[in-house]
Amino acid sequence: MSTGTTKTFFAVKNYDLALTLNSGQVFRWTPDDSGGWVSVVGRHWVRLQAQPSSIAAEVAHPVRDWGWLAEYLQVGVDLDEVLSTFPADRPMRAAVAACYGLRLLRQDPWECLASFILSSNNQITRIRQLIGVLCKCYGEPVQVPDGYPPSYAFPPAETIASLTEHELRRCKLGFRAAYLLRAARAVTRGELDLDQIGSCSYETARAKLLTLPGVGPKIADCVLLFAYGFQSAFPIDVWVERALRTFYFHGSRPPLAQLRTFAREHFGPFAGYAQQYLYHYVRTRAPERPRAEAGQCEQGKPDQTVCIAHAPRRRRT
DNA sequence: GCCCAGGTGAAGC
DNA sequence: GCTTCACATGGG
Repeated sequence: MSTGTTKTFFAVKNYDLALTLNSGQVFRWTPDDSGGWVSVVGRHWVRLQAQPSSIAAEVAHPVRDWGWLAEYLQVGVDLDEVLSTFPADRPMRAAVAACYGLRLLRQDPWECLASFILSSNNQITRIRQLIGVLCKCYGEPVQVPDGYPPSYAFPPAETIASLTEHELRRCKLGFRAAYLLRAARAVTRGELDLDQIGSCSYETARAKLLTLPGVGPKIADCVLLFAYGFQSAFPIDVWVERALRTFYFHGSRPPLAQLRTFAREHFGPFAGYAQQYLYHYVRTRAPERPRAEAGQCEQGKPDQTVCIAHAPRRRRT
């Protein structure tokens, strides 16, 4: 079926679209050959393109109310206000300088939960692949403009819940297949109400997510941050753990509980945002970076450098 | 071939 | 409470 597009513009400043869509918080955006980004948001095929002071957005059908996309992109957030709450220590300043314009999106809870269940012990490239296969196999096709390949919505919990573990394993989900299936069934049966979680306190919401098999502290915090906007959620994955150890604990290995306490106290009301800056900074922008002294990140002293990205793993005994 | 990945749950201390 | 291990799979 041949179809054109409907277009709008969101006025933004300090919004680095490519950085945001590539920062490991979302897994379904792909660049097209004319400088844009294409994905499916909800049941909408969407193409975005960064402009000097706006984001151009196209969908494949007439749209009157663009609120859903403004909400997804969080175009109303004043980034400088967020950044002004970050601690002014050396690693955070470096992360902000390197990743300025990085934003947090507001994703659909089920898609976000399912995606991060699949992220467990997996690489971003593969997470993208798994989700792509899952959507192609079990997602509803959505309307796409001429010249673009077929696109699919993310399969709803009901659809996943109706499958077997064997079918999911055929999508190469591995051990995550059982987790995804049980999460989908819990949501479908109403054992976990994803809509209700948004109106809970952070602690209550987190506790509810943690009842799902395959959802631990890290994945719960990702969902709380990326889908519900709990700004104090601070997901600690291997990269963030490495960053915290190196920058704030002299390379020592404190227990995770201690890292969480430190993060909650150190990074302020937008700790989750700060986490995303640290994460993306250590993964992509800082093969070598200054070593920060815990609690004293004054400028002026010559730095030792330490390579986080290639830091040797602690030897097993 | 090897190490690793936006982890988690279970078992062992 | 903390540490170690298995879990599937393929990218680099």
